[in-house]
Amino acid sequence: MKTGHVSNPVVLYWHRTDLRLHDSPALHAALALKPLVFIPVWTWDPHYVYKARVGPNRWKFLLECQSQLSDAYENLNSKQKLWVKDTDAYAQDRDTAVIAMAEKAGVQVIIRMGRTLFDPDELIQKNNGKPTMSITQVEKAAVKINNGNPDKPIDPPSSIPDPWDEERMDLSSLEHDSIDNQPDLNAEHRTQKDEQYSNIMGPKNDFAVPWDDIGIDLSQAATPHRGGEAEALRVLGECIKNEEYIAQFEKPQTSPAAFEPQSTTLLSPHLHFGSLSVRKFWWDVHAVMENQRKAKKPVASVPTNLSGQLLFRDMYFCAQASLGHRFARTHGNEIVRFIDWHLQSSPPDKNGSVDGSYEVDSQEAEEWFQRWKEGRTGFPWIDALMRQLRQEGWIHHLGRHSVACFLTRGGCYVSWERGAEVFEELLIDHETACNIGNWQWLSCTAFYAMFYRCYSPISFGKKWDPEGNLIRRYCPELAKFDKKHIYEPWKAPIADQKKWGCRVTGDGTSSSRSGDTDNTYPKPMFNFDERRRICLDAMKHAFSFSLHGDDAKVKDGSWKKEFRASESSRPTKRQKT
DNA sequence: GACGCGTTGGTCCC
DNA sequence: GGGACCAACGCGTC
Repeated sequence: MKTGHVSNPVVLYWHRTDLRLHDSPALHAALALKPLVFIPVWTWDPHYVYKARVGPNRWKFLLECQSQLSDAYENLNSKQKLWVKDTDAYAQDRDTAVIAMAEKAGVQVIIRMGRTLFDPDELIQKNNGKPTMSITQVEKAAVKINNGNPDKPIDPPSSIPDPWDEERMDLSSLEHDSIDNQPDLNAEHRTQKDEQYSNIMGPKNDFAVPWDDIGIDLSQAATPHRGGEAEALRVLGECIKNEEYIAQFEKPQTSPAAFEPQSTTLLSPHLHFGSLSVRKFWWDVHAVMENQRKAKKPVASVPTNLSGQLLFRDMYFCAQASLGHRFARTHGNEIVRFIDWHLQSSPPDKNGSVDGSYEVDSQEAEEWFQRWKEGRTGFPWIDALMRQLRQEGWIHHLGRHSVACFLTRGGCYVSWERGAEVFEELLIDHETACNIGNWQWLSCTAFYAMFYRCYSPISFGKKWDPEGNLIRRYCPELAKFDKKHIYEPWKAPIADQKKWGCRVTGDGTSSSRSGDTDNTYPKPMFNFDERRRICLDAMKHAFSFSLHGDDAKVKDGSWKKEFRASESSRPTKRQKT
């Protein structure tokens, strides 16, 4: 197409982490340039397109648009480009490449940060160039930025020019070819289903959200959670109305077993997809806390309160921004403690690339991992949570703690890297920084070290849900078990198992059932008390080496010899039960 | 170097 | 339901 008559076209590259009209610094800056042509382009990432196609109904705002960037610069003749900054490791690579491409084409790149409370790179700088490893460090660094206050959210624009508005633009004089000509940025991804963004879809819907191509049929949705800016603002508004809930919110006091309604705000997916601004969330909460404080009512403090939860998110983003790709793996990662987990990721090759494979050093651990992943460990609390995760894409934070501890240091002794991969695929609120960071936390490889605090798959659930309602919901085969046996169904007498219509047998695979009509629930895959002792002992042993992911002994594999030599000399605590 | 504390443990006992 | 104890890491502060 030719753009000879267009004096100031602006291309706004808008990706999934900034998909809102309110508090969108990049959109705001784009409009301030007063473009004659305003071209929002949904960028796409193979990573997220992959997620969109494999999950149990992915989130509404997974957008895909083919943006052939170098061609676009040449053809659109744009001299100004806006970019929404993203510090995820793969996004750092992408942004570096795109910015270089733009500069080569003589295009001015304007970058705005909109994803976190504070710019992760600025947090690193204020934290003496280091990744933030504790909430105290985040708070101190934030005070140096703006006395601890993030930027105020920006109001949504009152109007947005239509992209390629033919009437307003008089495109007849533009002598442009049809926008369908090459490079066609959106050809395969056009639909009119998204009403929320109808004002920026363009008169011919050339810039619409590509629902059909994403492969999402909302009528078939397994998850009860819904996306979109309107929904995000509605939910936030509802939460904010309950001032006591907001002001007294303490994460450790919210139940991981609650569903319909859940005990937390459910706003995390909106933060991930950019349909809610984290700064609006923070300032709205802040206002409520101030009100309550003035009214002399109790107000929870950082880090357990809501603001604290958002600060943890910034902590992980900062740590990730600092380490790049190293953050998400053990090898070469200086912040993670090295532990001799089963099923560790294969080390990078000579070029530093990883192929995503892992070493199956133990068939037993591999089977435990598969059973955990599929929700058939034989521990109903764990299985209910894993099935809720698979069906709905969301579980409560403490539920995540429970299943993560069970897979790693408190049960299977499987590498946190395996668990993080499963969460990445299944969570609708997955953010690499938070997911990886929390797995490191729970497995006691970074951020946290008190490995002797171990979650029991029986006691912890019982504390929150003595009736076992979460289990009855997500493991319906156990629905008729009495509360005495619901967390340990294998202890129920056979007569009762028959009476309650479910036998505890096999490993949860269909082949393990004796007949098609049998209703069964698997036997526990190991003795938990025994495994807890073995894991605790192994953690103590691993900690005694003080190895980290970037240690030479980790790189060359010589840790194995040392661990084994020391292993043979230490007393075993294995105990028969 | 000592000491207290750390977003969210479990168990036992009162 | 509340407190002591379990077994005991790393960080921040004094």
